Amino acid sequence: MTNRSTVRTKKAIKHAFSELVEEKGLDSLTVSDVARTAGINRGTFYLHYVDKDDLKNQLESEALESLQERLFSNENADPDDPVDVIPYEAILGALEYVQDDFEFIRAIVGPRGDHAFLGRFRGQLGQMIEKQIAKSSTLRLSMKGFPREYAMQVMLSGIVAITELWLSNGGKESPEEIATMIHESRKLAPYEFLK
Amino acid sequence: MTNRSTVRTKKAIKHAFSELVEEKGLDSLTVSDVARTAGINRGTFYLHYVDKDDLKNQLESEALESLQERLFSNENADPDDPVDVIPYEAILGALEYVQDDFEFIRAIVGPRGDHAFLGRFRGQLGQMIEKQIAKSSTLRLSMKGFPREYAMQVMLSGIVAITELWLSNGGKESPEEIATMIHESRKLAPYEFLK
DNA sequence: ACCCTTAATCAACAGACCGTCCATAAGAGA
DNA sequence: TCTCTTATGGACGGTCTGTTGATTAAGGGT
Repeated sequence: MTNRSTVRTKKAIKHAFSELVEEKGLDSLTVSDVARTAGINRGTFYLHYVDKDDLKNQLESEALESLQERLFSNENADPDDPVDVIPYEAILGALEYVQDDFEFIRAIVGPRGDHAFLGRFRGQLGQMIEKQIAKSSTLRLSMKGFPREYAMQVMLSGIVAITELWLSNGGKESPEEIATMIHESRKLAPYEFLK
Repeated sequence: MTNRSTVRTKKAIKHAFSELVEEKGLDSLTVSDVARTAGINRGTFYLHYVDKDDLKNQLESEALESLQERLFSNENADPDDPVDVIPYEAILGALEYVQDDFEFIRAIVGPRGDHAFLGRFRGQLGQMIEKQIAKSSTLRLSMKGFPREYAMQVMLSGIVAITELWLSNGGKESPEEIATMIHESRKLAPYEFLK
């Protein structure tokens, strides 16, 4: 239903949930807490969600779908340019969505949130990279003594680390600044940060 | 107490806890579960721990202390060699401890474990790197357009990513192999994994 | 082998939250 | 205005919690 009161109630639940994840952690919060904080009856919660886990899953799925959309919209990326394996356009789009849904995403990604969420996002990012590599006739994930799996994780981890820090710092920088940092970081070996 | 039965009971609790974290996740497991699985009376649990959170914290602290010890024992590292900012010796020592305490660490780091644990470990690793940089007269974390904070996180993330994957793959490789991979990864920019 | 300390067991307690139900009130839409 | 949907409020039995008190079992010291 896109009923007015339904929308209002669901928004209140999402807002309360985000607050509570930040405040007392996903583990500790209860359905009673959510209802109390959202200012709704506990029974009303159960009209919309099966339980706490269902709420978490629905909210996460919505966010991941939106992120997926943006990550995979990178039409004008050059298939054979290694730099475009992680298209600026796609990263920026995703970061802009993060900014729009900041309260929830910060909470769920944060230290008291759900570890699995970032794991699933990492998976999406990996798929995008795989897709870009597949599009190219010349590029592939080379080994350099690294099992393919490990190489991929190392590639992903830097991107996710930057995004996580951005979130925990409160999103001070603009999505453009972060996208640029991610872009630049791809060209630097860890030791090059030392001089 | 180092009483025989105390030691036996605590071991049973830790083992049961690790199993249950792996199986149903840290969120969902209860003290009743732990007691049942460990084959002890629920009351006995409360003779040793305040509650589930206390158990988690005690086990995590023990592990982090042991890791800290090994990370900070790197006497023969060259202060002015950038490569020794992350001394092979220290990394290997830490990985060997992980192998010893594998069941627990895999569970707590895993997708249904405690996100905060890795966060704290990341902090320790960061401190070690800061300490090594401080020892040197010539080295420092340079910017290259990166805020210091972001540079540090990118440095850390690759190391942690490799360790996480090692854990989730069941620790097939030896600590030496992983330590070598971490060592080598420091010299490669993400795009160099593509050819 | 003995006693005595310490740990583990068992049963019972009130309190919190759970998931469900039903009767009632409020409100949105035609 | 009338109707259909959503929200409310209260009550149910059930599970888990943290604590207590009485009892049994095991360990260590001499």
